[in-house]
Amino acid sequence: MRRDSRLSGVLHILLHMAQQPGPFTSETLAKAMDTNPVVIRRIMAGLRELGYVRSEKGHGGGWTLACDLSKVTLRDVYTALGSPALLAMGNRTKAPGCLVEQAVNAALDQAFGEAEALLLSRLGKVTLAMLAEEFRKRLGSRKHQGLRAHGA
Amino acid sequence: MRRDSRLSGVLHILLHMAQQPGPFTSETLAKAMDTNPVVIRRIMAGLRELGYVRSEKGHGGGWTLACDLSKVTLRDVYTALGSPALLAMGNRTKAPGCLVEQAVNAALDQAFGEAEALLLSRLGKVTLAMLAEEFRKRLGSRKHQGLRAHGA
DNA sequence: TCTCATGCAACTTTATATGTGACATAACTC
DNA sequence: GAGTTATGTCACATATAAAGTTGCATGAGA
Repeated sequence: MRRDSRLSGVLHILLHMAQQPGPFTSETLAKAMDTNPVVIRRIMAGLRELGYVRSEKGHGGGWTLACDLSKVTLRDVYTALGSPALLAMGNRTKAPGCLVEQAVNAALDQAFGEAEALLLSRLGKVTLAMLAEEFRKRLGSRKHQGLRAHGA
Repeated sequence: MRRDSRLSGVLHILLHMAQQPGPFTSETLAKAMDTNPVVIRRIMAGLRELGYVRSEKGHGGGWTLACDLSKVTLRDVYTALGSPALLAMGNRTKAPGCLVEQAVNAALDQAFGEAEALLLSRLGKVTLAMLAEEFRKRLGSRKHQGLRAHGA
């Protein structure tokens, strides 16, 4: 199954933005992510609606962080993306007349539900500020390199 | 994201097989699942390799249960399917040089890993026998109908 | 007015689960 | 042995969704 990497991608963007103030164009961000500017705009749209970022047109425009990083959790970001499916597996049918299928669905739903709940709970406990801090720690332990976040 | 329903499907098949002894042809099972015989053979192949079911060709052939239902867990069945991805989301890149990405991946992997572990653990605690029992309970509480598993 | 940037819609590409057809093989019946 | 019935398997078609791409409208600043 192909895996959705939008959450991973948007977090990457946000953390990069947290490293320096200025507005970032979609093209700049796209290059850092090795993707297309339109893809950036797409995954940022949800964040803008929830007020986590702002976007401005024209000269000197681009994307700007507009939230307190310590108040936004990974779960918030996930929600901003439209709460896409978390699990790669699901039931064959939703409301089957078949009793066997009902029994199977009930068992799977139980397990699936618990896993989803745990995942959301974990995502809800990690803030963007914590991720930024984690990044700085990693940066500190890399003596041999400058301030560039990218590259070997 | 399209959701993988093979686990749901194969469990459905196994429970149906548990209701009566005889060998079942792929075509019979396919009709109960509203799908194609080849699909049945495909998802049953892994189970056969692990010895959970047997298949025989020719007259009177078909699929037969070959395991103790109380000894096979949903996790075993999942493994027999080839352990497909559990989560719909994943990291953008595996071993990034970018430190930001590393920090993001570490945080997500932590949350994803815990959710996967919980899910596998839950699946490992449910046996096919438990599902069959659950089915019988549901059947019992449906006074108005005969022994047919399917239908309203 | 020109340039730069986002906003957005439509299309292409890609990956994967699923569905289908064709044919070889094996086992049973006659 | 011939015919029938089943699986085994390959190859290809279809459906869906993420991801990438193109084009153009819109708005902001120089």
